Order: sequence, then structure tokens, then C-alpha cells
Amino acid sequence: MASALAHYPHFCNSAAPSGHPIAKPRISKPANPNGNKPTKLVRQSKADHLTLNRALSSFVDSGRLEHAVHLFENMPRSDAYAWNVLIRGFVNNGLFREAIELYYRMAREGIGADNYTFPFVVKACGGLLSLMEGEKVHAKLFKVGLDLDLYVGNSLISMYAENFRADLAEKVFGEMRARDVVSWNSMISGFLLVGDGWSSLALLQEMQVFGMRPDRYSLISSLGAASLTCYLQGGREIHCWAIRSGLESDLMVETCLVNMYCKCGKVDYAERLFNSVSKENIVTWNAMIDGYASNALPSESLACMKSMQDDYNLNPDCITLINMLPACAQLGSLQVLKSVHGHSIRKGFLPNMVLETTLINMYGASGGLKGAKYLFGKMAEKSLISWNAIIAAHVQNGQNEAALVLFQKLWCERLEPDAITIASILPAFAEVALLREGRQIHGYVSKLGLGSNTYISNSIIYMYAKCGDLGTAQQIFDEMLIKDVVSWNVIIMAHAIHGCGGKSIALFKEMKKYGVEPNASTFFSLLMSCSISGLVDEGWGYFNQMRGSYNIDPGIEHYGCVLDLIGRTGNLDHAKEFVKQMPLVPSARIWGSLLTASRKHGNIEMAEYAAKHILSLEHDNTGCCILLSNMYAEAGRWEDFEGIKSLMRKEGLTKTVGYSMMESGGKIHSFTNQDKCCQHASTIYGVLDIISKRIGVNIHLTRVTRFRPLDLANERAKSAAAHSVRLAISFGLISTAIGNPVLIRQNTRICEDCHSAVKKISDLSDREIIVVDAKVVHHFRDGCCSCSDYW
DNA sequence: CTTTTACGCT
Repeated sequence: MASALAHYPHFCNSAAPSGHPIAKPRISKPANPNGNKPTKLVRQSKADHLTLNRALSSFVDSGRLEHAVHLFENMPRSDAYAWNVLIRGFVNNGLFREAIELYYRMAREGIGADNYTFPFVVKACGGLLSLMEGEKVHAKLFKVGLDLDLYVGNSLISMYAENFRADLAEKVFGEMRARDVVSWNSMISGFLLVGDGWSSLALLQEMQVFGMRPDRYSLISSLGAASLTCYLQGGREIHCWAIRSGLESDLMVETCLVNMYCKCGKVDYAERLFNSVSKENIVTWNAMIDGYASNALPSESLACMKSMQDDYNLNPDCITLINMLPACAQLGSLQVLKSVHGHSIRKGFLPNMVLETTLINMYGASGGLKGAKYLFGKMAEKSLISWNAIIAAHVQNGQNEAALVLFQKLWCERLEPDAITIASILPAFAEVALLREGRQIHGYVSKLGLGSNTYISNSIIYMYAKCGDLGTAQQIFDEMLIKDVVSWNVIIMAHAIHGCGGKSIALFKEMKKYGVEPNASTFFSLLMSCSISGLVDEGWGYFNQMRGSYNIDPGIEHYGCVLDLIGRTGNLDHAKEFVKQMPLVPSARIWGSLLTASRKHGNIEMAEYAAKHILSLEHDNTGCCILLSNMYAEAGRWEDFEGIKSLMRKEGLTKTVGYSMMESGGKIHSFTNQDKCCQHASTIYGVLDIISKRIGVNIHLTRVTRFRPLDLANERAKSAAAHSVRLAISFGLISTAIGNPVLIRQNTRICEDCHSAVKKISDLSDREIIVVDAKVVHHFRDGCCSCSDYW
């Protein structure tokens, strides 16, 4: 090589800008230490020509692109060779735009692109993800008669696949005059790229019918296909083929095999293989670390990483961390997560979009919304997946409104939501949206072509139910082409929250008739329904069936439902005994259920007992404090009342602001308790006044006897008579057509005073009033409520 | 003198 460069001493200067291979070459002229003008060739011989081409090739091969460019600009370029070499250099370094520009410049300078040029140019189009550019080049190929060239055809297959057009790739493949093993491999990896693993596997079979012998490329791609489809049998056949053809000790093939077995859930097979392979390559380790983590073996995952470091002196790379993070999340320690985050920063792995996105996902899953938000805010580059992660993080942590805001911001980012986005955001709509907004997102889901996605339809059904429209929920369920067990669970739950226990049970029987096997969630829906509808015997029956007939161990949530069921019977001692005898450690939710029952039945001692347990588990449980303080106030136990209040002050707890929402004329109207600032306030209070008189409520003096005189003025202001739900209903009655139901959504549970008032209002106004509270949906009609007055 | 296919990742 030294002789090839002898003519150009400054290229040999070791101080040149990139004496060693670099990842991202910058295109600039190299320093010219002699201060000479760039060398120009005046005269050339054939030998010079060859030498220059060799030098160019050498620069390109060693990644010294700026040198290559400089030489290229100063050498004679009578044929396509030099152009081809530089185009290759650009493509191999990811400079696709530059490669294509050079190709056009070549044409402008009158040099025809040849059969060597086009494969690179086509590859650049694939790398750019520019189908348009690719088709333009393809048209040119057709014109110059190179479209049937083997190499060109092979590159076209990859280009179309990279642009997610398996159909066009297949067309090229089908029309080729001759196919070699690369053609088949390109098509196999092409199908894999577009997510069609089954076609990849079929093609692996087919190539053998055509007398083509699969090589390591074929195996690597088709193992990816077996992983994607979780087709263990196919994967094992490929494993056999690898052994028969002597490829079983090919490290890349082995890595793919480890990955395939893990993706198919056979960690033990993967482990056996892993133990027998050479461990010099971090990729193999990463495959195993991921395998453990995604098969719910977090400790093994972390141990594997430790062994990699301790026993093989390999340092974790970015992908190691991405793969081990789910293991951290499974171990449930926010602290460990934070330390991995810190480690990523110290090792210089950040910024990295995939790692950051994974961290956001894990923070979200571990209750670390703060960390997730911080990371997202700092990200230099965000993909749709990053947005999906931050949206899911908010939804998982109960920040539904904020999640909806983020979802809206997506529009401004020229990003189109995908199925994951929709699946993440739908639960937020279910929790806080009004029916009109629910319908809007439903329409949008259909427009995206996700209307027949079972997973998403399940969420849509639940959303309609939570928005108060059980009819539409049932209709969508009925029209679903493919129902899975979740679909049934959801429709049972939909009827549960509307207080239709009988229908839930009927649906449960129907699902069994259809041969759908109930799971633990099915029983949760069913037990929830029995508890909400007060079907005590049925509830106990299903609870016993769980273990007896279905071999499903009840989880804490099932015990919670049964406890609610016992609670509503009023036998609080039985409830307490049930908690004591539970085989699971009672959670705050369990004690909360006992607390609620104690409140309903006015048993203040039991309430104190339950609250003590709640606060020992969650010292900042606002709901518990509020409930207990209300009970003290009602009982006139002012010292205890003050005690709770001061405890709350000490903990910095504030009562969540309750509000009710109602949609009218395409607008959302929101009301807080005693809201004086809402739109049309005077009209609304006027209506409320009339209604209150008609139903016999003194708007200024409800529940006054329960409060001590000193607090009278204070409590008067807090009177339930002007609770948000009543303001919303007053507004609803005058802003909707007579005969239509009034649909209200409120973020808290409806209070007892309001519940009995709304019953009377429904009778008085002859309207159906639907109040979606934080847990159930109340249908008020003719003076009665669907919840049978227990909620 | 050059060209195509390739492991682990949200």
C-alpha cells in the first residue's frame, strides 16, 4: 500500500484527521501540511490510473472517506469505477443521501452507471427508507436493461423489503431470470423485515425444493422468523439443519438459536446451548440475558450479566442494559432502576433513543413516573415508541388527563399513532373521557384500520361502558369477529359496573358454552359483578368454584370482592374474620374494603381498626383519612376529628378536588362543589334552587345536626345541596332535549345525600340520569337507582 | 480492480 500512496505524501501523514477508523466520517478536506495546492494530475499513464483507483479503494475500505473524497475530486474519472467505489464508501458508512447525490452527479458528468453502480444506489434507497427514490432508480434500471441483472435484482428485493413493500420485493423475486442463494436469502430476510415470519419459513423450505442449499445467512434469517412466530418446531428443524450442515458452531447461528429458543419460551434449551458455546461475543450473552428477563426469570438475567462481567471480563454494552432492564422492573425496585440509569449516564450510553425509551417504560412500570418524565423531557430524539412509553407511564400511574394531553401532542409531532399507542391511551379515555370523546377516539381507531383488532376492541368496549354507554359496549362485543377470553372478561366487567349482575352471570355461562376457558380475570369480573349487585350467594358460589372446578388460586383482588360481598351483608365481624383468615397478606385495598363497609354500617370501632391498618401500610392514604374524619364528624367526636385533620396537615395531605362533568353542545362543562365560577352560574343555581325546593331539600341546611355549632357556617358552605353532581345535573336538565338521558361523569364516589336527591330529581323531571362515579355507573330512573342503594 | 444476503434492542 505504501507504494500506492507514495505519490500523495500528505495522505500518509499520520496527523491526518482520521488516522483510524471512525464511526461517522465528516466530509471535509484533509489538512494539507505542505500548504500546497491540492495535487492535480496533469499527465496519466495506465499504471497511474490503476494506482489511483487502488488508493481510492483503500481509503474507502478503511473508512477514511474525507481522504477518498479529496482524492476522487482530484483524479481523472473517465470510467465508472472510481464513482462506484466512492458510492460504495458512502453507502457502507450510512451516507445514503450523499451516495444518491453522487449517482446523479455521475449522470450529469456523462458517466453511465453500470451493473456495479446500481446495487449500491438501490441499497442507499433502502437505507433512506425512500420508496419514491427506489422506484425512480428501478425505472432507470428498466430503461437501461439492467433490471434483470442478478446483483441488481437481489438489491432491489432488499430495498423494497426495507420500505415494507414485501409485495414489490416478491414481484422482483418472481420475475428474476435466475436466482442464486443470495436472492433467496434476501427474500427470506425481506419477509422477516416486514414481520411476515411465516412466509420466511415457507421460503426456506421452498428454496430446497428448487435445489438451493441454505447457508448461514438463510439460517440466521429464518431463525429470526421462527423467533417472531414462536414456532418452536420450525426452529428445531433449522437447528437440525445447522448441525447437519456443519453450521452449529457458527457463533452467529448459535446466537440466533439461543434467541429462538428463548422467544419460544424454552429457556432451558437455550441455556443448554448457551453453556456449550464460546462466550467471547457479547451478543450471545445479550441474547441469553434478554431470554431470562422476558421469560420471567429476572434473577437469572442479572446473574447472567454478572457472570459475563466477572468470569469473562466483558463489559455490558447498551443492549445488555436494554435487555436486563425488564428484569430490574420485575424485581420491583425503583432504586435498582435508578442505579442502572445512573450507570448508563456514567458509561456514556446516553443519549440513546432505545435505551432511554426502555428506561421510560421501566420507570413507568415501577411507579417512577417522575423519572420517566425527566428522561422523556431530556431526550434529543424521540420515536413513536418513546411517545408510547411516556403515555403508558402516565396511564399506569393514574395520570390520565396528562396522558391525554400527551396523546394530543403526538399530532403536532407528525407521528401517526399505532396499535400500541391506542392500546395505551384507551384506558385513560375509559377513566376520564366523556361519551362524546369516547366516540371520537373510537372513530379514529376505525380510521386507523384498527377496528377489528381484538386487543383494541376489548379496550373500546370497556371505555364505552365506563363512559356510561353500556348499549354500545354490548353492540361492539356482539359484532366482534374474534373474541378472546379478555373480550368476555371485559363485557362481564362492563355489566358489573352498571350493576347488571344477572347479565354478567348469563355472559359467563355463555362464554363457557362457546368453549372459552375462564381465567383469574374472568372471576375477578364476575365476583366484582356479584359484589356490586349484591348477589351474595352467587358470589360465594363462584369464589368456591374458582379453586374447586377451575383450579385457579384466588388472588388478593378476588378476596377483595368477597370481602365487599360480606361487607354489604353488614356482618362486620365476619368480614374481619375473613381478612384474618386470608392466606394472603392483606393489602391496603383489603383494609379499605373493610373500612368502606364499616362506614356504610356506621361501625366506628371497626372503621378505626381498618384505618389503623391502612395507615400503617400507606401513611399518605388521603381517602382513608377523609372517610374516618367524616365518620368522627357525624358522630360528633370533634377531638378525634381534629386529630385526623392535624395528621393530614402533618403529612401534607389535601382532599382531592371532586368535580362533575357534563357534555353539551360539543363542549365539556366541568363543575366543582359549590362552584360559583362555572358558566351560567346564576341560571344553574336558579334551577338547582327550584329542584331543591321541589324535592324537599333546604339548600342551605342539610345534615346540619351532624355538625357542631361552631362549624355551622363552615359546613353550610360545604352543604351537599350544591355538590358538583347536582350543579351538573341542573345544567344537564336545561341543556339537553327533554326525554334524553342526562349523562354525568364524576371523579369521586357519589355521596349519600346526592344519591337520594338524584333519585328524586329523576322522578320529578321524568328523565333518566346516569351518573358515572369513580367506581360504578348509577342509572337513576323514576325515583330509583340501578345500584339498589348500595355502592 | 468493484456488486447482493447477516446475531442481540423499545
